[in-house]
Amino acid sequence: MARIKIKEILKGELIDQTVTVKGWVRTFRNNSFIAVNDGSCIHNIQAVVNFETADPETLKRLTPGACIGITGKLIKSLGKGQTVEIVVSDIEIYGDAEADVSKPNSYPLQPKAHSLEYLREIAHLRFRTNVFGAVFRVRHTLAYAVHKFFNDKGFLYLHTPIITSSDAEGAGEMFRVTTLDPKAPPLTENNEVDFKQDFFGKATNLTVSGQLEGELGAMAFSDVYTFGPTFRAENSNTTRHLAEFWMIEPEMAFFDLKDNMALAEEMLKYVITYALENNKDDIEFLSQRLLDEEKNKPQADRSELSLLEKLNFCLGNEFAKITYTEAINILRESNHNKKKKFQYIIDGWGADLQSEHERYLVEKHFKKPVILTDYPKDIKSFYMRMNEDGKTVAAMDILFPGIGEIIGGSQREERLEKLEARMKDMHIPTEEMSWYLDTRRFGSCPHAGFGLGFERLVLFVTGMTNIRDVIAFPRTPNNCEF
RNA sequence: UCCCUCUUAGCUCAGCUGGUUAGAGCACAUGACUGUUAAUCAUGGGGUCCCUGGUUCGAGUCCAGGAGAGGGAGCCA
Repeated sequence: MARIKIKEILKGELIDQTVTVKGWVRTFRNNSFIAVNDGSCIHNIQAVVNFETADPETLKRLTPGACIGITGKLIKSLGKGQTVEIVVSDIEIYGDAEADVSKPNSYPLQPKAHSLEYLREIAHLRFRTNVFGAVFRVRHTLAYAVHKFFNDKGFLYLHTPIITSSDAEGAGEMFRVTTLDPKAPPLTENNEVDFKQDFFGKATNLTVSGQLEGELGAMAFSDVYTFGPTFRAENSNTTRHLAEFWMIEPEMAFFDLKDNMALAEEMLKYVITYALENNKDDIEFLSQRLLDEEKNKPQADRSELSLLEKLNFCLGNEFAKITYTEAINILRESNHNKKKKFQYIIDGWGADLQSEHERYLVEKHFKKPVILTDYPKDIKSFYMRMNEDGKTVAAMDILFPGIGEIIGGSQREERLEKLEARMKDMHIPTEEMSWYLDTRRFGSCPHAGFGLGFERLVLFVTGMTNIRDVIAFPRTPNNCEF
């Protein structure tokens, strides 16, 4: 008999029919009620077995984590708590899971609450929990929605390289890619590692951004995006940084900064809406989980809005849009600053904003997502377009409550002389980047783009607080398990 | 990389100003019960108190160093 997924069965359309489900036991209660989950949705199906007639040896093996197949008639549930249930006529056990914790290799997930830190240590099994099941279904939906959004708008999905030889992107420390013998690498006359003898005949690294290649694509296809893994060898130990993360980077010809901002806002709202529509149960579960968690906190530390309210609020309001200069003025005039409550007091113009300032703007002042634009040129990258004032560049950062910077983008400098001058100022070798400068030499055009940290988006939509909990196998300094 | 906190049973934690036999809930095992909702009830087993060294008559508790984890900062997405 063909197996049917639990998500389908719970629709209740197959009532009075014989069905087969396959999945993993969550709990086995009262020697009668098996809760089975197959990952198709947050909910379990309840299968009722008659313990008086069933084989006692089989019943003993129905422990949490065991993989089973169940065949039986789907009926309206005789109990409360679920609409339908299966009256078991046959059980097949595909794989046992040792329940006795005194034995080695017993199943580490018990029918009880586990800490996220503990589950992180068994990341290979945490998908089998409600929380991570929900998180990764939402992650999947968001990824799909990103592709759908750009495809429907006529963007081309460009696969930018993972291994690159350019180390001038300036986005962060890079991971070296080499096949040279680490103990005895070939050396040059100057006693330096001779990368001419390396696999590619030159020094290579894992990409820190697909943006520069994305710009090449935009100069031919008009609208492109990349969505792939990105690597940063920064020694960052925070709840919002990974050494390996997934980034979405659209690049659009004939877009200025305003167009760029509008697209970013539209995309964020689109994918959040898509997740709310397609993963309603998962997000409701995650929302409830946060409420339960906050019950233990003092009133003052609880969030004003639930996760669902927060998402809907974000969808229902325009993002605040202000320039860096306006932000500095708001911060300088704030009571918070006057009472010297910031660790870094705002005084002059030109310094980068600290996390506490960004949080103040988003969480206290505007109480919604904020797009900050037109930063001082000295704190931003070489490729950002110089504004008329000669002091600021056409950059934009989108700041989200609880997350901070979720998107960084800009209108790019399309004028060859200005770009070369900037690169010279910032000591970026123009010879190596000649392929990039070719876009400005041959049919240059105004264009813009941005980078969205996918995991940060997943954090926001799931209400999780540690980025290690929204990627399957997190890579962080000193950690590359699984 | 810097600052702060934590590390006690399989898991989540309690353990006071150092005091002799280290506790609870859950999980697990056995039995009972049988329409449960992380079932319930009874009984039972289970500990290198992270590691190393020190102070002390005596250290889970105090001190030093180390390891691991968490939170915050910086770098950013």
